[in-house]
Amino acid sequence: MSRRQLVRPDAGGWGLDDDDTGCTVLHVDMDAFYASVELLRRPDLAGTPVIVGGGERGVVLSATYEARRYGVHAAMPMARARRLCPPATVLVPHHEDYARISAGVMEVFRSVTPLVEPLSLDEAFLDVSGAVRRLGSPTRIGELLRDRVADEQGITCSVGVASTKFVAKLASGGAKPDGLLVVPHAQTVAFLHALPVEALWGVGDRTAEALGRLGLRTVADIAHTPLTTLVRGLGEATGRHLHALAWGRDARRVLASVPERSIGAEETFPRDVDDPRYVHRELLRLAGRTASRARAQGLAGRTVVLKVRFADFTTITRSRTLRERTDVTQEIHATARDLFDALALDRARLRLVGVRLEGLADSATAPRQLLLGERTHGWREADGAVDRAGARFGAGSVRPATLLPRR
DNA sequence: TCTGGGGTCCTCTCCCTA
DNA sequence: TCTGTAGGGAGAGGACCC
Repeated sequence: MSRRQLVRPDAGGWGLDDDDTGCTVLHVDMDAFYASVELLRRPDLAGTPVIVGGGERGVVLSATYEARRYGVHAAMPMARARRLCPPATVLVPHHEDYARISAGVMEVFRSVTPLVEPLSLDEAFLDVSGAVRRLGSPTRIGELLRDRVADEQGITCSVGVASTKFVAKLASGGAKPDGLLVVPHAQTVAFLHALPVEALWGVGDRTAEALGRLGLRTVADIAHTPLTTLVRGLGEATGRHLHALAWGRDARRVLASVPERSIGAEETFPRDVDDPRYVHRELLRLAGRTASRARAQGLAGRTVVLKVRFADFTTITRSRTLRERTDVTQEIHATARDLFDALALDRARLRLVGVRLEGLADSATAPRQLLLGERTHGWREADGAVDRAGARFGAGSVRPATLLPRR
């Protein structure tokens, strides 16, 4: 596979030959991950515009760089993407492939250092301080990773090398596609101050707007604004957070395991619906997905959150905290259904419903008290049987009768 | 232009309790 | 018993990220 030769001469002069002493945090990001994986199935499309996404109301999941030249980007509505890039081949996503390739990539990372913190399927932070003596400088390790990912998984990635997570992430973005960028520790502040405020982690449209109202356009502007002004304009947490980042201060360490805080499932209907019976069935399906994922991870949650999005895109949530944690489909469904019924919607047109489980803890240690008269063999055992059948015959092989297709 | 799905974190408000 | 207050938990919504 032919690969680009590293680094970015246009990124301000930092690159492979710079001093990477103390730059032991790597951020590795796959290039156009979903699209690249699809090209493994369809090598005939290499070098052409490809958009991965689908559904009548879907958005772009990923696009090749050839499609991006037309202005297509992730999260863009599919209808708009097709208009912008008529020659693009549109492919439906294959999530099981992405999970498989991602697992392979993470294995490569873990063969270099145990300190791997995945952020999603296609990116991770690595702390390579313990591997330097064995494998060479952080930059050399970054190159080694890029070579191995390309050789073993057939896709390219970009690597940022820096002294903090935040700067490493910015660096990998600057190295894209298929490159590596080092930001030497001594150059961190100069690197940051040249960037627009949107580059900071946590600055989206709204925050950028608020910063604009304060007359702040660059990271340097934020750095030189009194902390009290930022806190007044943006709130305590955001103000302090942005001020610290603007000076390159980011004390977060790379953590090999970050506990999950919530698990959920949501679905946009192909068309808006107003039939409560249909919504109840959908809630059962979503509760089942949520509960089975919680059980698969050995987790149970105490708070059930219902999410409802109306046809005009306004979104509300309602939640209830239970007396005990649960991972039982029927309990989650009953709670979500109660919350939905309590809204007393008079056939309002709905676009989406979702179910989420929060307040997660290890289900093995979560206290569970049998209620008076409760059967010892009930829904929990039924869920266990469904999980076993799913593991043997495939997910969804056993499901509630109400979810069977209607004739 | 017409907006997915899975998450995390922050802020504000309300209520309960000490 | 009433009032003021402070703190914590829960609930709701919003912004943001990939």
